[in-house]
Amino acid sequence: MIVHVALPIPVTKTFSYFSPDEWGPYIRKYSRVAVPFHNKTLTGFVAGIEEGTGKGLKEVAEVLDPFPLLTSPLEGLVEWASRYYITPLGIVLKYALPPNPHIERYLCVKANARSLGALDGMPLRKALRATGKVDLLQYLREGSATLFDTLTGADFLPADTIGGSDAGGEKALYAGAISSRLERYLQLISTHLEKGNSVIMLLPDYFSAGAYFSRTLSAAFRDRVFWYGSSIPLKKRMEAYFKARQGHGCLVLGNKSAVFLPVNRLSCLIVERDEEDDYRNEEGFRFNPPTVAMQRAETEKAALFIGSASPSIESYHRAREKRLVFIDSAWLGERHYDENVHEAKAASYGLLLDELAATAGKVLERGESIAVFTPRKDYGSFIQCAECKNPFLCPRCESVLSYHKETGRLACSACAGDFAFEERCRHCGGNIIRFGQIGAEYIEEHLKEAFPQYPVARLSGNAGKKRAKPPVLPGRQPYVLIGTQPLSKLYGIHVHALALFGWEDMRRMAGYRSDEKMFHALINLLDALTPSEVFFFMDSKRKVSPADFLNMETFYIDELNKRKASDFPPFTRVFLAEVVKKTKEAGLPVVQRIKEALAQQGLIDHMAGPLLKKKKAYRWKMILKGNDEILYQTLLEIYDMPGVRIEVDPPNI
DNA sequence: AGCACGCCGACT
DNA sequence: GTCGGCGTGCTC
Repeated sequence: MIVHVALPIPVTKTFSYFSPDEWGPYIRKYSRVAVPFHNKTLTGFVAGIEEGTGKGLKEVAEVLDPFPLLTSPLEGLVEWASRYYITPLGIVLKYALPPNPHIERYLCVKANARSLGALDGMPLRKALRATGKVDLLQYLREGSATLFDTLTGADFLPADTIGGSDAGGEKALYAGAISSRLERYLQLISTHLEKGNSVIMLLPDYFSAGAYFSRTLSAAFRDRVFWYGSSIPLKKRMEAYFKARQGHGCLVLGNKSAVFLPVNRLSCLIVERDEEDDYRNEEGFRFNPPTVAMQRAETEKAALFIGSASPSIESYHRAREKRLVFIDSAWLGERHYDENVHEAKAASYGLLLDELAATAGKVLERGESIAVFTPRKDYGSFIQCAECKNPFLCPRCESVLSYHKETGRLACSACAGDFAFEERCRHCGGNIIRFGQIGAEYIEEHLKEAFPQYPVARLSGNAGKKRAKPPVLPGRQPYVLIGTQPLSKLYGIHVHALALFGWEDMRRMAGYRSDEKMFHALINLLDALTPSEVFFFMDSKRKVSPADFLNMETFYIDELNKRKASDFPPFTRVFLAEVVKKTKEAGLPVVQRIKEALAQQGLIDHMAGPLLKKKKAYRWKMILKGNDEILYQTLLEIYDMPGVRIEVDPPNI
């Protein structure tokens, strides 16, 4: 027989192999098989079966699983994800299973028939060798032998016996403050666990908000709670895998791969802060876990509960379309705080910083603490020669460089370049250098100098490094806390005053979603830090009215109207096709081929984007919009072109 | 993704 | 004159 195998490589087509007929009964949809490829062996997944001798085809090296690992609702989810994210099925399937060190290593045989007594307790791999593959698989099929895992000791159930809960369930969106959110989660989780059903809860990270919820929920539900994700040791992860797969009445916490976890009697998915960008994978299979969770609730007929102080535009849109039940706590309107706006010209950020220091001084003298939010984490960016006004640009890619005081070096955020800093202008040789924009490091230094008698801490941004280490805060003494985005995840601390320094600058940083990002940053800060006073320090040229962001209802509706008018998500889908080639001559034909592929389907109007020259390579970016079948087919074609990458639902365009 | 084949710069 | 650099393309 011939099997078509989906391999975990970035190629959309499947590869065909010949398989001996005796393996026939064990080759089923999405069974894992080892196949020769190039000159090594890869693990792929059976995507199709066909009769025939397969002349000239290589042979399947091994069938790896006695029965397919994927539960049938997960099959549907994986197929959906592969299509939605224009990612080969093999890559998605590989991601959906626990990582390399193979599942079968943790499995042992349990003999149910007396004749098989010799196999009882034997590791699966050893038993396979002792009995021969075909015979052992046959025993497992007929039930005279079963498997159990060595980590929990529980029976390893075939995928088709891992059942749903039949709970059905409502899909709800809750816009509420952290304390009421937590209350709802506790309530919801206990109703599901009491019935012996299980819950998956997605949290935006592992170290910050994730740790907060993990602690709180573990206190309430004890050993029924566990984290599933790449940030824990492999053995613990495998233990969580088996517990979720074979157990019941458990709460699985995770932030990415947990949405693909097989969970026995799954009856509810909870998503905390669905708007967070840090849910996204940086490498490999790029997807948005909250989006997949919504789909999973659909395919598995489970309840869905999204909770956030400032839900994503997409979720709000779904609620308006009645695809989610909207539970509005009106929490923001009930909050009381005083607002204060300070402004100054951008050229004199120094003045603004002095005003910030004066404000902080007053707060501290009253014996109260202040948190300072700023969107930039570095010391100073947009470095400029004071004489010729030329900015310091990256020698590799011409992007704007920023300066890091701690290392004394220049960093390029666009290409991750790192260069020595010379106090001399490349253009005119001038040695008076000005920092045009101010980041968290700079503010920290300035406030430390201003307030030597008070503790000044900084919450480092987590770009690059995974861990944003929480600052050590004094108990009673007033303090200053400076931070970027992770500041909005510091639940459980309270500051009297919140200052936003250069918050309006986010508007220039995130393309069509910039207002949305400003909104989420502000609202989540108010939610986490519960300030009584809020101060805005803004550039007078770019200042915005905080009031536009402080009424949730009007913010969402205005934003949705804008998105609709300019044809952006959630009203259409956006894809970014990026062509990278060494030379212009190599790139242009590829760009042309994409254009032709689009034109053939009448899609030419969907693309835009000029050529972007880089020092090391030439790069073209095209934005494609649309929702239909034709676009999908064309995207698949584009995906397989060499040197082309497709980003799905790009967050920053 | 990896790996092999192919065309242009610094070396015993 | 080669060795080896990476850029391009293929893998059943």
